[in-house]
Amino acid sequence: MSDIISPPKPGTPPTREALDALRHSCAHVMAQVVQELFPGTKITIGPPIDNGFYYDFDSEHRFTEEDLARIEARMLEIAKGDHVFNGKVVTKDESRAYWAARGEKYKVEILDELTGTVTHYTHDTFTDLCRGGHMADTSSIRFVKLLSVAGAYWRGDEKREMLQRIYGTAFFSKDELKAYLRQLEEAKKRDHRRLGEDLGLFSIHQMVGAGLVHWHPKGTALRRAIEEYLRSKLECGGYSFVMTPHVSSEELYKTSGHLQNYSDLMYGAMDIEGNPFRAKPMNCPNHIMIFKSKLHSYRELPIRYAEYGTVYRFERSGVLHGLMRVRGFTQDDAHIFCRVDQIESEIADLLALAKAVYGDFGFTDLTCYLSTRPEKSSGEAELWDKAIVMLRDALGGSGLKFEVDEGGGAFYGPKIDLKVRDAIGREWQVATIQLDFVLPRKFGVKYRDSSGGEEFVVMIHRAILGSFERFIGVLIEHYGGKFPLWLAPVQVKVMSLTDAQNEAAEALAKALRAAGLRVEVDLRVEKIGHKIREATLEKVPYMAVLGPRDVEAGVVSVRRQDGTQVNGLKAEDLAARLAEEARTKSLVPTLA
RNA sequence: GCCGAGGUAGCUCAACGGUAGAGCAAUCGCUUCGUAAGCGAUAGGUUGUGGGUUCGAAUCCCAUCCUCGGCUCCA
Repeated sequence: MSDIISPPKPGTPPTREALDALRHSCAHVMAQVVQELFPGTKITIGPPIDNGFYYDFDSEHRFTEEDLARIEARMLEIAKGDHVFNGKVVTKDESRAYWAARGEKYKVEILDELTGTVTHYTHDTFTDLCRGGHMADTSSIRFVKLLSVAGAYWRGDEKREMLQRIYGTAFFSKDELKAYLRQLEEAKKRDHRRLGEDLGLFSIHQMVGAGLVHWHPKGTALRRAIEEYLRSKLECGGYSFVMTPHVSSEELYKTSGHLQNYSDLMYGAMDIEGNPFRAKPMNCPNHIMIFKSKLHSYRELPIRYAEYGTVYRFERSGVLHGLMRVRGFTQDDAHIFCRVDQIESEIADLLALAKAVYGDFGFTDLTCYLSTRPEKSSGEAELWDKAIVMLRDALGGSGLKFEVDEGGGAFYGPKIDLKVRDAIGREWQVATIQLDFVLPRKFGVKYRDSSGGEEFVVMIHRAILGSFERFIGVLIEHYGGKFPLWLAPVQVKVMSLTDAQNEAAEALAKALRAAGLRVEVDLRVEKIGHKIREATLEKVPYMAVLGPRDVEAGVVSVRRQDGTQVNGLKAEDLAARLAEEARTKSLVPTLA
């Protein structure tokens, strides 16, 4: 068969195609083992995925972690037989007869949706209905690790059978497998839920409710550093900040259509003097109220309203995840009210702004996804086409790499989503830029054009960070809790060697605070090694140590988080240099 | 919401039908010390919550809340 993939030559990195073929082959062998060890198990599908593969099974047996080790061991044993993967073209009827005879109802169901002939792939004792993409034989299957068991719906449909999915990964070399498992370990160490607690950033309480975040002093310091930074960026970019209520009458959401289309995600109604009110699930209708409070000329557009808007959405309990997916969150939201002819330049500005903002946080690898008109859409086709051309042009001019998701847009307009790649190579969806032709019509949001007539505005919904919650979650994992100076909740920890230095320590702290730095002082009667250990675990970027020799010489000894040392600095110099490092948002320590 | 695994001191965990323990943290005392853990003592728990089984429940059963791995969804 032509779709047999060769393993990479030694010393060359494997192609995507080769990895997929290896992992897909692993999925077949895993299915073979599972049916061998757990008779009666029905097979469904088992594709390769980004970092491995899975296979979904329908089985009476509940797979456990211990089963995984057994299955893995047996897989390797079978693979050693160097069994060839044989592809064979069969007719649909032959195939159906084959699977029906074995009671494989899922395979029969898949067949119903295929046309023409199909292929069966056989290795050793196992045959699967499969379009191919395998290694020549099982000899490449040597470095495999089964990772977890999870539930998954057949066809991803929650109304269908719940299957058991076994995830695994495989590589062509031991080193690559080890490197991947190390990366998983590293990701675990960076888990923002763990670090958030260890570093005292935030907490979530059963008594308050799932998905509702409490920001502690240190988390608040971090968040405020980001808020302040973005506020000044946006004000320079021509945005005006607004603030809107956290609850609104249902009337508002009837008009916007949220109540009809979005009510599953909204908190229930509160009765206020006989009228139903809702916690706000998004800020746009409120911004529209502000826009509509007076008549606007075409000359005034674009008008850009920004709000750090806190919204509440009733996410299903199973999807909540630390800061990444919560029920109450604050978006760095904005709505741009503009004319059709302004779309392209607004989008271009937005992309440039996003690029600059992400650069300041140390994210340089960005990918955009342009989503175009879906089947069910609202608004004139001509307007859609025009807008998509403008989005494409803006993306083309931005220098950002982008992919197109045909038909992936919202019903009310096309959109651009932005993903960033973090320090250990994971992608996160953050920014979103959505054009909206519909809401302006629902609310009658118009401007007076040059000929004195009325024209609907185009709204651009956009968030650059997404939400402070998710973005800070991403940041924690990106930096592994070791924030650059400008973001660190505590930037300098001043510590005295003995209480003879306490006064000098307080004076130093005062000087540093006067320079705008966030400072803590440790005057405890503890050995300096103990204080340093604690400050290191707290991931404080700079420790300023004062002992008798320092005080006598009128200087301070500075230790950086990584253990390197700068001695003999004058207090004023230290304050000025750290303030400068924070001001320039340096991602690396500059004190040397 | 669904499938699976969990919830024991502030944290990490032990005890798995028979008196709830340890380390770290906390508090108190001693220690005044030069770059990742000084010493001792004390205190700390209706075992997530509510029911049930049992002579006896952290342990078994039911319900419920929350957490974790996923599905689906999403900022």
